[in-house]
Formats: sequence, structure tokens, C-alpha cells
Amino acid sequence: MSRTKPAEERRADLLAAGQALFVAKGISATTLEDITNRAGVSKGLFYQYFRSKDDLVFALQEQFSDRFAERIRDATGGHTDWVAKLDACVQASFDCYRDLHDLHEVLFRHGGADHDHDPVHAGLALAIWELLEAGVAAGAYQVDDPETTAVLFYVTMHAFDSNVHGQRPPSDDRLLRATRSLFRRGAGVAEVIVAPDS
Amino acid sequence: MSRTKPAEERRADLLAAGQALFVAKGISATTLEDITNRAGVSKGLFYQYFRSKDDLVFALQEQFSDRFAERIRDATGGHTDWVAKLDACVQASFDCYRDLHDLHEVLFRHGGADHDHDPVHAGLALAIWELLEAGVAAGAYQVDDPETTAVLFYVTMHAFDSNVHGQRPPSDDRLLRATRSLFRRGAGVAEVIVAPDS
Amino acid sequence: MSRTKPAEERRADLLAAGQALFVAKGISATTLEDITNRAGVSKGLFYQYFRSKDDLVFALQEQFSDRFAERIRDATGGHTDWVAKLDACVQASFDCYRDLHDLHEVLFRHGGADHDHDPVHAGLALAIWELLEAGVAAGAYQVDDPETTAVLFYVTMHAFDSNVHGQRPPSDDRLLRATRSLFRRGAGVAEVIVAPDS
Amino acid sequence: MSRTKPAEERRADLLAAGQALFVAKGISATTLEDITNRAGVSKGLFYQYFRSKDDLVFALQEQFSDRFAERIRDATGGHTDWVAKLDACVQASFDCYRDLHDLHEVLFRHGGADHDHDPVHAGLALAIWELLEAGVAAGAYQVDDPETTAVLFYVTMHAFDSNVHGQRPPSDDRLLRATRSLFRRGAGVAEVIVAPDS
DNA sequence: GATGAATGAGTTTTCATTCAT
DNA sequence: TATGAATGAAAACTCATTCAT
Repeated sequence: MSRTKPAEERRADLLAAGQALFVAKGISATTLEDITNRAGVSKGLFYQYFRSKDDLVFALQEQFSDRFAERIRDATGGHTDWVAKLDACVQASFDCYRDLHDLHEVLFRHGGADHDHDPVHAGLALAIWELLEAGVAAGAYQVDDPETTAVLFYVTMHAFDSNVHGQRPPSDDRLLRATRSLFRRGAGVAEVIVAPDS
Repeated sequence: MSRTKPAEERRADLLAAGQALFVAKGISATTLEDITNRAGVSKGLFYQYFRSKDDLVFALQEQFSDRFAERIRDATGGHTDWVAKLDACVQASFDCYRDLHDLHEVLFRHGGADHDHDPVHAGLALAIWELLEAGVAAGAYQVDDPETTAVLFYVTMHAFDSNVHGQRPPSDDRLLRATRSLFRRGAGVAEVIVAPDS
Repeated sequence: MSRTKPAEERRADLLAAGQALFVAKGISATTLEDITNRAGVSKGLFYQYFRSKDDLVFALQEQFSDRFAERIRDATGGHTDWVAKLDACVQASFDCYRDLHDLHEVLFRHGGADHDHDPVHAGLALAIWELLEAGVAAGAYQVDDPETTAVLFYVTMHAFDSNVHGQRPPSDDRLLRATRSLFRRGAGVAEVIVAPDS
Repeated sequence: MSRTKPAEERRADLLAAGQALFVAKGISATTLEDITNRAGVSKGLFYQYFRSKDDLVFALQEQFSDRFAERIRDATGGHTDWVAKLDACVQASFDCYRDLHDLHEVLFRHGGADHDHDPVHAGLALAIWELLEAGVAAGAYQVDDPETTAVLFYVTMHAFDSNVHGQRPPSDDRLLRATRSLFRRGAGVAEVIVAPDS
């Protein structure tokens, strides 16, 4: 029975172990030993895959950006209706935030991280901006300042961060419905009347 | 000539030094030596004011909550018009976020911080909720789910965090105007037509 | 009873501990713990005086150069007779080598040490060269190439390195007498006839 | 097509790689990975040829002694004139030192190396001693203490170590001529007058 | 009150050596 | 033969905390 694994898999194990622990305990509270124990690997092997602990953080940042971009890209196509586009945007953002927001905070607030080059803010806000501009151009949306509104929409999605709510967080469903409603109003599209209990 | 200072002042120096360094470099990247150097004080003296480094973090959390609550309280009175109340809320939140958001992230994401008891989320979201409920009861606002909408409004204010924007951040004025507009629409109040340059 | 010591003394303790251990076991076979144990000090304190193990090596190199130069300087004055000058040179060199040669090898062969800037070679060879030139100018010595001969004299003194001899090393006295004789002949001065047993 | 090589060649590759790296960086600064990389071989294969890193050092010491002895032996015969013998000795020693001195220092100063059994010192000093004794017995040399003088001659040859000189090293020719002259004088033989350019 | 030298447990990092393939 | 992933003991280095002055 072999202890060896393909390099890609080992690297993935270490990335996964690091990510989980960093989110759970913070980066500097996580020791190399924590990581290698969780990955089921000796301390020495870590250094075959990463130059240092900081190198692991950097690799995680890259991985994060890649995954995030992919998600957003996939959510775009497939809708022609302008209201549906808005709703799809909400849903995709919801999924992203649920999965990735904590990780994002942990990774990009670390050390001397350069917030100005955070690829996530730029990426998502840009996507929303383009959507609003297109909708306005098509006469479907009515927004005075699409660029700034896009940023507002973007930050609104911090509501999907589960840490943001108090002791009685709203259900995901309520959250999504309220957000869809807010975005539609913010985009100036006629609201579909929805019965409160539907 | 003595280097002694009143205890309150010394304590304040240390709190200020800790806060500045924690925001700049993160809590665990900041050493006690950093803090005492910045405060112009010996390492030993630190322990006359705080039981440990963690104790300093805790003191900073308390200080934060106190200051935040104070700000919000001050912003409440003074308006009878429901739209003006909404606008005042935006302005007060803007000021708070500008000053305190980074600090909040650093302090309350630290270590085993108990997110459920973060006093800030609760405080601000509650204030907005109460405002919306009151406005709805008064027939001035039209909101299906005031509680959840309050949370959405609260998180929207992350836009005031200056780190959230890309390379071409909107001016504060644009930001405030867009937010006021969004909040009014979200509250379902008739939008006052505002000339772009007013 | 105090554990604290003046900084200079502590630094000297660490330098002395490092020097003794480096000579005895080699630099890389000596651990920080060896050094701090010998100096009767905790591991952490080492880093208040030296940035790293390499920094200690560097400090020892500097100390070495200083002490060596001092010794040679002191040995110069005090003789007017040209043969006596030569003999004094031999004696001073003997003392230096006995005390410092091993240390020199250990320190200056370490890592990427820059042999071209080894201050010891330069210093001692230069002193001998000046002596030979002066003696030749005074008509006391007869040497075709004083500069090169100085280097030869200098390296001859490696004989004082006790490691250089086989299983039956000559007595110090024999060594000194033979070296004096060789230097006199090399300088072309009339040899004083010495009875073998004197 | 196989990567296999005759065992002797592989062993030689590893010895050569080790020797080069040990001289360049020192023994303990050289990792097994350095060695196997330079030899173009896997880490595992190293242990088919050497029991350990120390075993490689030991093998290199043996190889060194063998080569050195061979050189000296070859240089001995072929001269009947006593002055020519002395000159041949100088030349052979020159060649040896040029090639092997650094290596010697690195190998024999390592770890718990037993300086008393260094075969090189013994070998060369012995050869010179025998030469001097023979010359004295033949009435050709005049030396009071041939044994000690032999050691002095031996250490004089450290001048051939290129690291020993300052920034303006003498040419090899000057060095050899000066050494020949010194040895002749030290042996008490009438100096042959040599024109500077001959 | 105030200092900063001293501590030592805890962390990161290195590398000779093993072993399944 | 040959490989290189994997190991783990040992080394370097950090820093919150203590304590004699």
C-alpha cells in the first residue's frame, strides 16, 4: 500500500487543509503542524510543495481568484429577460458569497495584502455595472448612475455573508427574495407583485 | 523630571498604539514590542494596564462598541420627516463606516471571536429595523419585510468602506446620493426628483 | 542576585562561547543551543545581541582582525638591530599563530567568505615586507624580491600551526630556532653560529 | 534505452560532484540534493554507492591521499644533482598545492577529523626530510636540524595556495624562483646565480 | 511607576535517510 | 538499477511574558 500520491492531489490536499484551517482559526493562529496533520502528511513534505507558509497563502489567493471568476462567468449567459438577468445575478452572487466570502476576508486581509488589486471586487462590480448599463441602454432599467449603483449592489451582497446577521438570521429564501426585490427597485424595473407567503 | 503620566492617558496611548498597528498589520503580526515602541513605553509597563495582548484586543472591542453606539444615538433625533430620517441614517452610517469599518473587521474577526455577539451588527441593523417598522406603521414606507430589509440596508453600507472600490472610486457625494436614492426606493417612498448638481 | 549583566559583557560571553565551539567542532556542527548553553544564557537572549548565527560569525571575524592587528603593532617597536628585528618578528608571529590560526581557518573558510579581503594575510605580509625593504635599504639585508619573500616568510609561519606537524612534532624551541635561522638566511644576514645544544 | 552506467563511473561522478561542491561551499553547506543533482542522479542511488554523506567525505579523503602520494612519488626520480633535486621538489609541491590544497583543508578539517593521522603532512614532510638527510650525508647540504627544517619547507609551500596572497599576488614564476632560492639557502647550498629573466 | 534584560515554549524550516515502485 | 515522494528529528528563530532593579 502506497503512501505516495500524484503531486496535484497532494498539493490540493495541502491547499484544502490550509484553506479550512485559515478560515476556522485565522492564518497566523494556524501552525504548519496543524496543516500537515490535517493533510495527513509530514511537516517536511509541505516544503516540497510550498516554499513557506506565506507561499501557501499566496497560492490560495490565486486559487480563489480563479474559482470566483469562473463562477461569475458561468452565471451570465442563458437569460434574455432583463428582470431574469437581475435575478440570476442575485442568485449567482448568493452562491459565491456563501461559499467564498469568509475565505476572501481571511486571505485578502492578511499581512500587507494590496487591497487595491483585489481581483474579486473589480470582477463582480464590473459585471454588475455592465449589466446595468446594458439594461439602461435597452430601456429596460432606469438608473442615474449605473457605475456607482453597481458598487452598491455589489456590497449589498455582503448580506449573503452569514456572519453579518445577528442572532436570528433570516432564512436564505427571505434573504434572496428581499434582495431580488431591492435590486429590481434599484434598477427601476416594474416590480412583480409577490404575495408575502408565496 | 519624571516620565510618569496619568494612568488614563497611558492606557489611552496604549489603546491608540494597538489600534493603529492592528489595523495596519493585523493583530498577530503586531508584536508587543511594536505596541510599546509606538506608545513610547517599556514592555513591562504594558502589563500594568493590560493582563495580556488578548486583553488589549478585548479592551479595544469594548471601546469600539461604545464609540459606535454613541455615534448612532447622536444621529437619531432631530428629524420628523420620514425621508429626512432615512437620509440622516445614511449620513450617520457613512461617517461610522468611514472611521470604523477596518477596525471592526480586524477586531471582531480575531481568534475565537464570537460573531453571534458582535454588538455592532445588532445595534445598527436594529436601529434601521425600528425606523422601517415605524415608517411602515406610519404609512410612510412600503416594505414587505422590514426586518430583512434592515439587514440589507445595513450591509449596503459596506459601500462606505473605502477598500471596497476599484481603482476609480466614486466621490463621497455620488456615493451618498446613490445610497440615499436606493434607500428611499427600498423603503418605497416617492423619490424626490433631484437635479444632478443640487 | 541578578541574572542581568552589562551588555558588553554578555556580548563578550556569547562571542567567547561561539569562538571556542566553532574552533572545537566547526561552525555548522555548532548549534545555537550549544552556544547559549556554554554562555549560560537562554536561546532568546542570543537574538538580542546577534541577528543570526551568521551574524555571530561575522562579528567574530571582525574581532579577529582587530586583535590580530593589535598584536602585530605591539611587536614592532623596541629593536634597532636588524637581526633582532627579524627574530622579534618570528617570535610575535609564533605567538599569533599559536593562538589564532585555527580560529582563522575556521572563521575565514566559512561559507562564501571572501578570501581576497582577508585582512590577516594582507596585514602580516605587509609588515614583513616593510621590514625587509627597510633592511635592504639600510644595507643590512640582501633580498632580490622583498615583496614575494615577505609572502613566503608569512606562509612559513604556518609551521606554528600545531596541526601541521605529524605524530612527532618538534618542540616549540626547535621550531623557533629553525625559523629564526631560516629567516636570517632568507634575509641574507650573516648567521650567528649557534651551538646545536645551546 | 537505459540510464544505467558502470558502477565505477557512477561512483566517480558522485565523488567528483561531492568534491567540487565541498570545495565551493563547504561540506555541511552542501546538501545531498546538491550532490545528486550535480551528478545527474537520484537521491536514492547515492545510497547504493555510499553508506552516508560522511562516508562520501571519507572516500574523498582516501582518494586525496592516494593522488597526492602518487604525484610526489613521480616527482622524485630522475635527478642526480642535489640542487636539481631541491628544485624538482619545489616544482612538484607547487603543482600539488595548486591543485589540492583547498580540497585538503576542506576534507581534513571536517568534523572529528583526526589531524594526527593526516597522511598528507606526514607524506610530504617525510619526503623532504629524507631528501635533506641524504643531502647532508652526501655533504651537499648544510642543515643543523633536517627534520624540523623539512617541516618548515613543507609549510612554506602553503605559499602556493593561491588564496594566501593579497590583491596583487606574485606571478607563479616569481613565486617559484623565490621559493627555489629560499630552499637552496635553507639547505645551505651555494646559490647558483640566475639572471632575472632566465 | 517604569524599565528592558532574560526566559523558554512554540513555530518555522532544513535535510539526511528510507522505501514503495 | 534507479527513482523521488515521504519522513521526522533536529536546527534556527520568534515573541508573549516575567522580574530584578
